[in-house]
Amino acid sequence: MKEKYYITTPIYYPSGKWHLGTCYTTVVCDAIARFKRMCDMDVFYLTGTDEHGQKIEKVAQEVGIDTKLFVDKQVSTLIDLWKRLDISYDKFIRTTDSYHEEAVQKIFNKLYEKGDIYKSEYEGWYCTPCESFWTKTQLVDGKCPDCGREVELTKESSYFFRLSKYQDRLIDLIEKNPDFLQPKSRQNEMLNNFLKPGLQDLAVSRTSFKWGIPVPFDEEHVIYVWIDALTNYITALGYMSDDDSLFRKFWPANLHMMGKEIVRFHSIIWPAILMALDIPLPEKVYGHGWMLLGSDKISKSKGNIIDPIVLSDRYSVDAVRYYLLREIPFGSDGIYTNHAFLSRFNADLCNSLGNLLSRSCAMVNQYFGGTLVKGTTKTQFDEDLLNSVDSLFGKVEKNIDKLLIPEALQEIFNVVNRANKYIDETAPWILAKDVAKKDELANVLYNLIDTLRVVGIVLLPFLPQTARKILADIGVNEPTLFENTVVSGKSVEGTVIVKGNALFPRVNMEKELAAMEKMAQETEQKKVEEKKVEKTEVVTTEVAQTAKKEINIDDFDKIELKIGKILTAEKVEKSKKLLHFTVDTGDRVRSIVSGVAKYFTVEEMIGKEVIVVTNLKTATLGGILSEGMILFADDGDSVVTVEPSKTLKAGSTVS
RNA sequence: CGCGGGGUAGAGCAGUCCGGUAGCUCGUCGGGCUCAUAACCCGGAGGUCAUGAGGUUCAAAUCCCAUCCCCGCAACCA
Repeated sequence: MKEKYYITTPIYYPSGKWHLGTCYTTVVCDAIARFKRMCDMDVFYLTGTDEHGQKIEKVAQEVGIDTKLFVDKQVSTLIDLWKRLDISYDKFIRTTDSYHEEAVQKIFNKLYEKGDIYKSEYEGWYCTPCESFWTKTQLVDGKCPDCGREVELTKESSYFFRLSKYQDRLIDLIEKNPDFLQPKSRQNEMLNNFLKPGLQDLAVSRTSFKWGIPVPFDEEHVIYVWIDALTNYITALGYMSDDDSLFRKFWPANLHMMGKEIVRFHSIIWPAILMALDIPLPEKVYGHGWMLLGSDKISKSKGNIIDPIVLSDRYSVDAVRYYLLREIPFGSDGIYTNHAFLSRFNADLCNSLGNLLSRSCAMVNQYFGGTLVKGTTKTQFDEDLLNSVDSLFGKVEKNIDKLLIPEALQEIFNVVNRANKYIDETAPWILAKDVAKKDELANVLYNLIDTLRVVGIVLLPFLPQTARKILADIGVNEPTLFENTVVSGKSVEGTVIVKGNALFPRVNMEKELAAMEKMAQETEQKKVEEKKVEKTEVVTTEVAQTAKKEINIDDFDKIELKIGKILTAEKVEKSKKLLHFTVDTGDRVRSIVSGVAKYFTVEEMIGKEVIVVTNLKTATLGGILSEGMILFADDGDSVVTVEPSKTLKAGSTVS
């Protein structure tokens, strides 16, 4: 009986914005899943989408599309993306799938009957126009974060999950099973910030929106994300359905992989739900770092291409997979820059790997007419090379088990580099000049092809297309298992070796960087235009957020805008973002606090003329009274002041 | 004193737990080679291991103490 392996990504929220970060988790899981399959394990790899909730409902309404149609559309682009990236998931779950909805209702019932879910009141701030509840921390200056209007403290009836009941068991879990939550830094984070201070019961239903799974015995309520989304890991296996054979076979999960931002839900709420259901806990929850957008020295933060489709179109899917798998170290963040991407591409994929294949195949063709011959005359360098080939798989396997993905790839490339060195050591072109050395030459070339065979096979889980191309060129059938294939000496004499096209065509760094920057700018331009023109057609939640409701002239007339002259400016102590200004607005000198310390120095602000909202209700920021607001323009990358085109008297009106 | 992570060669990082010649990748410079995708191989230069003529020690990047700086999260972004 095969050993089972169940691995999951989180289910993604279909907001329509998929970029490198979204791909990272999925590609890593894919590599692991493929690897385990080739280790002869029975693998189940799950991914999917979390489609319910207010945000989706609202966006769909605004566009006037049926909510289900809206998510269908979003999901299909995601599935296309996974196809593009060669993601080999075994199942794609959608929380709108009927089997999931039914199972969630049963789970909710079970917890309710057990007494772990109870009805009570949920206190929050309610924004009537938006029909939304907000917690105190979500409020912006005590107002609705969406529309900025007043909110009122309201009680809403809600079902609660007894999270507090499981607090001690959760602390135990994390403290006594250091393997459960990885990397270790997350353990402290969870213990110190959430578990030790005490857990509160969790509101698991809402009445403020309808786009969700109804509470089975109370139609007013829909089940909130916690129980709806997290349970996908078991409902996907048929838990609580007529056929739960997969559940019995694969649960508990061996690995829940996710970004560090949602570790909290998976290491606290999810185990608590499982405890309440009396189901075994997953073996491991792993919160990986993020792929951050770095900044190339020259181009600042601009011009980095983060659209995986664009990158894979231009440089191949495996170039993208390789970068993702190679650049994010265990437990911390990786940085994406065009330069780093191209650097990896050229140095590793083109120069080391591609060129090794190219030169090896070329020599077999040149010296032996393209037929593999196994010589018997060994060289003094054989042993070292073959040792590195024979020990490769073990090293990679060890790293994969510890989730050290970049290190696993490093091991593979170490062998590639060793092989390149072997060519130099044995100098086949010299052997070729001496007829007496023909057998030794055959041996050298055999060892090279044999090394490429093992490298190709071990690369299959990581770079499937590349690995297949390598194997095809050297006439090897793609194996389904590692067993018996990842040791030296298994190449078959007489195999036809082809010298095919370059695996990865080397790029000119400077030209390519310039081209990428240009592409990025064009994409950016397009995005801006799309936002302007297609407000109704292509909708993402992002667009919905930036577009404000229409107002009439009277609304606008309520705002008093004046030209002000900045007299003094200083940083607000204890705050990173706040600057404190005194501004002459004609009528008087005002104290104004703005959150722009990141963008301006104190010196450059003094003496500037700016536009000020002078009839804004005063507020206290960073302990300082702010009597108005200075207008700034923001394009997402930079923030600038808005100034009159020529100097005016302070107090001049703006309308 | 909010929580956490970090400061090691031009860039990105390892080494720190368990003190003992400071290492890897990229870049750079020089050499070699010509099978190969101007690729490959070898070698050099480049580091007061944030600071403190701090403490412990025969010995500190590593352990202890103090300080400074950076980055996340939280709070505040009118």
